[in-house]
Amino acid sequence: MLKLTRKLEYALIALRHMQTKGELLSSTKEISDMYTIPQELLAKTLQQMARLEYIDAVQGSHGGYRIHSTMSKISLTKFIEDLEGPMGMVDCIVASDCIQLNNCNIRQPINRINDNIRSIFSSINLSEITH
Amino acid sequence: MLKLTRKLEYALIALRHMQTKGELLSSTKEISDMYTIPQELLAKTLQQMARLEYIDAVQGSHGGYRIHSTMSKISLTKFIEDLEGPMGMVDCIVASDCIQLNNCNIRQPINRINDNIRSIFSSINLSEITH
DNA sequence: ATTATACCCGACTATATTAGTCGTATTTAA
DNA sequence: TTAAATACGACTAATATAGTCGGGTATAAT
Repeated sequence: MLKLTRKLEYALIALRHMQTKGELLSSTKEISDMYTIPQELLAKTLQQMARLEYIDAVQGSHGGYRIHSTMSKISLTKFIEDLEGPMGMVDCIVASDCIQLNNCNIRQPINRINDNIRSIFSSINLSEITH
Repeated sequence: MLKLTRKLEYALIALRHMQTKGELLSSTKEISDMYTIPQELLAKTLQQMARLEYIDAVQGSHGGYRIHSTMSKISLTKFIEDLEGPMGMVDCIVASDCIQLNNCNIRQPINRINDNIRSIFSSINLSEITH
């Protein structure tokens, strides 16, 4: 309940690490060794972030990743949904094929809470976490 | 990510249902039929809530459950943690045997967010959801 | 050219969590 | 005595998360 996935954790750790290094490149291995993260798993997440242009990839020997300049403007909501897909406290917010939509009695109140949370996450900037 | 478990959903639906019935008893079957919830699963959740004194149980034929008078004063945080155990955005908040506590670089910022969320959930009263 | 080190990508397996089921016992009104 | 209800623990099934593997491409250094 309310827990970040490992993937998001690893992504945040990596982003923060890269942030501190400015223009310098960081390799997957460097980060996975430093924070004891399974290398292949981190690799996939970094690749995904490169596709999303949160970070820039430099290929080849001596390659690696560095933070993309515009990354810091991104909200936590966008970050989470970019990496993990849509979030919502109940399925009907996301999928809407719930069998009891008709007589569901908690939809409205849950929606209100969900909006609250989203607005908090949206007001938090990724750079507040990665510095 | 950020999704209520079915158990919590069912619990909220049931609480709201009972709330509308005042002193009248509701049986597990009545609720599970009405909202298409697996009866045995709902039963376990209602039993748990009875142990927690969120609701009162009346045994025997014509028995059932009714909302306990003090229930509405409970915060959403307490409700969730009573039913599902401690919540925290990362394990180290809850368990603290993380192998990388030393050089973890996101602990502080995540903790801040976690506190934010908790304070929202704590400010929401269960009765706001169940009416 | 060849090698070493890096990113890239999809398919696969393992693990943990959540969801749901079953069997049996107890309580109580009719 | 029966029927309808709660009580409870053990079990299984389904899903989501975490992690692994095998192959590919790019590039700097030798």
